[in-house]
Amino acid sequence: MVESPERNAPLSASREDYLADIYRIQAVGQSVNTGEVAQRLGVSAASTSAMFKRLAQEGLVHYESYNGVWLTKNGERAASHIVRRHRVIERFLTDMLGIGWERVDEFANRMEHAFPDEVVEAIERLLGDPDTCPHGYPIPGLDGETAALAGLPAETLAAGDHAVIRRVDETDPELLLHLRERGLMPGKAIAVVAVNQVDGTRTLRTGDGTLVVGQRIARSLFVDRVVDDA
Amino acid sequence: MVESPERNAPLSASREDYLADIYRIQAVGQSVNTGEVAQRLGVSAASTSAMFKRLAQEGLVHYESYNGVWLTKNGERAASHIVRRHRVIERFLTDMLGIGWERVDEFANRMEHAFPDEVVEAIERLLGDPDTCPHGYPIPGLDGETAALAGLPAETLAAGDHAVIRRVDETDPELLLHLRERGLMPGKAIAVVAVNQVDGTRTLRTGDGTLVVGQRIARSLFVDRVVDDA
DNA sequence: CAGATGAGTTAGACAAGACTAATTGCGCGA
DNA sequence: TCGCGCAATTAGTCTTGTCTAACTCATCTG
Repeated sequence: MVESPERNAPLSASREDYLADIYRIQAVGQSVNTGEVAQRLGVSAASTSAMFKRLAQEGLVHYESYNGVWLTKNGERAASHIVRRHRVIERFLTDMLGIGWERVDEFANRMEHAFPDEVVEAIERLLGDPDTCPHGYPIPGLDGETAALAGLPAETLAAGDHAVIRRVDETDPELLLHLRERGLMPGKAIAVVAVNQVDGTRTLRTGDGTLVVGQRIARSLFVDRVVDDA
Repeated sequence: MVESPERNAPLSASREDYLADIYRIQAVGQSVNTGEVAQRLGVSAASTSAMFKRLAQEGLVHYESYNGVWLTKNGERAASHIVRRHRVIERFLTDMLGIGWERVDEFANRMEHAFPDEVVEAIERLLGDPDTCPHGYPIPGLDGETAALAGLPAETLAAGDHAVIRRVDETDPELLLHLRERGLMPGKAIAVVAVNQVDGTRTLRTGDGTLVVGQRIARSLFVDRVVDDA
């Protein structure tokens, strides 16, 4: 396995996209195979395969043909850096510019490759060093350390449970719009009024009122249960 | 001359760089030849020649072989848009993030290709719709209209003249650092105490005190004379 | 345990945009 | 006005990252 010829050479935007994606897949505990990455990045499996080989050559991932990749120490450092940029930029877009959280992922994907570290850090300070992106995912530190993903799917809640939303699935803009309109955002408290065992819908009470959500939404909300000490 | 096949297709980052540069050269009234653009963008003359041909094909510039290019209406619209992004980003970096004005041109060059229009406009509003970049160059409007470049070189000032700095040469970071340290920035008032006819140095009085500047600096400051009605 | 099936990989091509080297054209000075 | 020097263009190559099509491997099923 040959190491990268240039020590700390800047990564191409493409490489950054692949690495960040591998990182995000690993973060939820899935194994990283060609098809998964190809689909998420919207490229062909062939392109993904080719990039896996390049990244392995440069010591950023381990690659076993037909068996997927996983990040090396170097790769993880690089990837956490990129994800950090992405999430800080998302925060910036929502908190300072007032852009809807359903659009900031796409915007950040375009912007993240172009931000000098110094700019990211200045934004971070200005925002008061936020811990998470607007969807509740942790912002990796400068040292590469990242908090564990918070919360379990709201599907796991039973009637009578109380919980706090910690993060939401960030991939689908339409879903995000729905969630925001219903006040289902990180930090919000919810209580499960009832679970319909037939169709899987749940009746929730939030600060704003009562609403019924289907499985799609229940799977997209990640919550911490609150022990009811009343 | 074949028009662009895609109406309003997004421009590549490379095209944007060339167009913006052509725009800036035109703005100071120079003719735009291959060598000039090549040097400013740090690419070979051959690459520039090839790009001129492509831009002409797409109807963004008029191109006469061996005689340079100039922007078409479409090209000017596109270019002003890019320059607009660049200058808004520079303002953002200095005014909101506190980054030194000697570095924001370079940063903005990296960032300008990745900012969605909506983000540029949100930043602009947040900054209170500034008229110029930190170096004093006008920010083109959404309609493509751009104010004329303000000021004449401070070289043209004589002893006893009073003036206000309108803009400064933005190309050399070292020079910009010098200028800032001496308080020579857009909006600042200066008075010419003396002009040394032998070596061309000028003694200036600013709000902060008296200083002597050489020709290099005098050529880099663009000022409006103030008629002394005392 | 032999196919079938589908995911993954290889092969080959292409587009953008850069480079160097070779050539061409313009304009100035003698 | 001839030719010289320099700027500009053309010719040809390289790199990066993509694609489609063809092939290969692993696995699941009958």
